[in-house]
Amino acid sequence: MMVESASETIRSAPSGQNGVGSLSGQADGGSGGATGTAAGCSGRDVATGADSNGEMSPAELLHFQQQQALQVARQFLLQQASGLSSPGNNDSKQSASAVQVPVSVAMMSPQMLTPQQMQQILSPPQLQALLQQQQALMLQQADGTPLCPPPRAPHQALGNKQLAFQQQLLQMQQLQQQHLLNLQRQGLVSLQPSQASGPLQTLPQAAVCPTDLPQLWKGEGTPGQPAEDSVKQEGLDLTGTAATATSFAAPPKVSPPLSHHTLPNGQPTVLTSRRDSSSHEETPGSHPLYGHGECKWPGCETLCEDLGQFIKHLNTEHALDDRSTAQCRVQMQVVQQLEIQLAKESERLQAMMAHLHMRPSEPKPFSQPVTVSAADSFPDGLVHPPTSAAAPVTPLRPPGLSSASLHSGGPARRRSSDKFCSPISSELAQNHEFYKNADVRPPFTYASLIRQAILETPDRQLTLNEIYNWFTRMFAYFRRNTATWKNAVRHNLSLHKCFVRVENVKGAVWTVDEREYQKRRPPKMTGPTLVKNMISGLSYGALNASYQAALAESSFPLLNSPGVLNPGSASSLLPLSHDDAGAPVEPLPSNGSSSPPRLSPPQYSHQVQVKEEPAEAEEDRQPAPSLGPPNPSTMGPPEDRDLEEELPGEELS
DNA sequence: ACAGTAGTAAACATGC
DNA sequence: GGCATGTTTACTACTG
Repeated sequence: MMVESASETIRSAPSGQNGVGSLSGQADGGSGGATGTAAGCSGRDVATGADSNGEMSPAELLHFQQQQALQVARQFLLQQASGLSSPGNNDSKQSASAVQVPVSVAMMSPQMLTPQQMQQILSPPQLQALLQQQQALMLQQADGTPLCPPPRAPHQALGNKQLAFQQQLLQMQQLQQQHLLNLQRQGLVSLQPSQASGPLQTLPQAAVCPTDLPQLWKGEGTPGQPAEDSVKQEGLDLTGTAATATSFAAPPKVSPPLSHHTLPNGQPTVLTSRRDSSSHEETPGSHPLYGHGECKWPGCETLCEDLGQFIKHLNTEHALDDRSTAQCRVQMQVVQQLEIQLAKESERLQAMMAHLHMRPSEPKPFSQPVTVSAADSFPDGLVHPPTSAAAPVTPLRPPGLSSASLHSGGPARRRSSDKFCSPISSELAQNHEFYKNADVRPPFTYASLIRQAILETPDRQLTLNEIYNWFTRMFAYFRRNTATWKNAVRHNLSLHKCFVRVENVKGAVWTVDEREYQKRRPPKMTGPTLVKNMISGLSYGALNASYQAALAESSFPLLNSPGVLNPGSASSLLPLSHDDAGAPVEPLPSNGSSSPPRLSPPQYSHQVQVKEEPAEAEEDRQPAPSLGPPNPSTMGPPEDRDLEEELPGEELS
């Protein structure tokens, strides 16, 4: 996964041109991550491969799995003991991460769990889950192995740092995803299955594929399987463990799922505001451990027609017995371990950022939602909802910043992830400070950036020079290599029909033809694909924030929020949003006529004349401002401009 | 393999 | 002539 990402990075290394070119090339870490998803998921086949052997009886199969899992566990522990955990990490600087594995081992062994005990206590799937996690940690660590440096000598050192930094972030991401998943499974985070399974499974997973975990537990179901006596040896001090393991998430509320399954709605209120309010419609008829008609107890997935049946099932199959408590304990250990790991990684990341001069000292450099800075850059002064609502778990990373965008070099083309990720406006709003100060290339296309720049102005028009200034003002990255990106800006302005040059009194200004801009978006991406891409494009930070917000808002506001459909509400929420980063977000099933008549903000702004191609303007740029003061009512059919943009009137008073 | 999109570089034109 | 601004072409890379 990470390795793939790295190779991707290397592969796409610059063909190089003048110093500038040196920056291009290390791009698209995001896509690499996506690639890694599949690879990451494939791991489970190792243990479940026996399933394919149809000649086994269930009993044999179970036994086989058990043996296999145990074997793997032993092997793994041996590896741990022999320091095999960091084969490629002779480097001393890896010591930090080398520590991690033992720590993770603590989850099993130091907690007095010998392999034998593990086997006794845990069902094979549980073992596998643990192993999987261990392997994930190992992989993460392995990912930290030095990668081939970027080919460019001048940036070599920095490139390495950036790579490492990116990896660090990805690690965090993975950890958090695992953590979230575990919490979810534990009932701490009571996501609706539809929300959890859908989006999560498409997340770029490096080490552990979340959707695999349930499957790992699955099959274990066999409630009749006796809990081993050894469990008792553990003392099963659930309360004690719970206190530590769940310290991060509303400890008192964890207990219901752990001890009392009888609560029809023992739903923890852990994850804050937006989620609770909107996504959790699982009113009376829901249970954290019940979803999609099946029991969500780890490894169970017994089908239950209704909640009543589920409760019954819960009480019978998952009563407070040794086995259940052991499972809980394991789960808690997993969570605890992840928390420890997360803390360490956070610390390390902070140190790295400090080293890279990314405003490390500030406690929450990038996580500040839409605050002052956002107001600066977004004259609309509106809150950009999705990502700002929830505080990210980790404050260290720009919430909406994908791994790809963390390359301080590399083409801005973020392609899929760019396009389906958070809207440029919201991401910009959220990460304004980050981009402003960190020499990180914004993960947006030039076109989307230019558009953003233009749309941010009250007049919806900018001179070329003003566009330049916006770039430099908003992005530290664009304070260098000016020749290159300015050329690119000019190139884009000329190239894209969506940018209309307008002769102003003072000279030429550029405006955005929103219609054209929307037009150029490929119409293909719809439905699940879009969702998938959007999700996969989300960094964890974005996920974390957007996840709690966007997801909680019943999946994707982009897709189903009436606010988007309704320009009024949309305007209040998504001032410039959905422009997406560069494009094809066709957030709505653009049925064309669904959207109310909209003005085309950019065009009517002023009594200016379009100098060029009058004939074509009639056709393509129908609302072109060229002919006198544009009349909003004559702007022609709204067509597919169903997205974003506040009501023009709001800004053009 | 292909088409579409995007980034980069560069040549060239125009106006100040 | 130098510079800023635009336009256009060519090439490369990435993605679906």
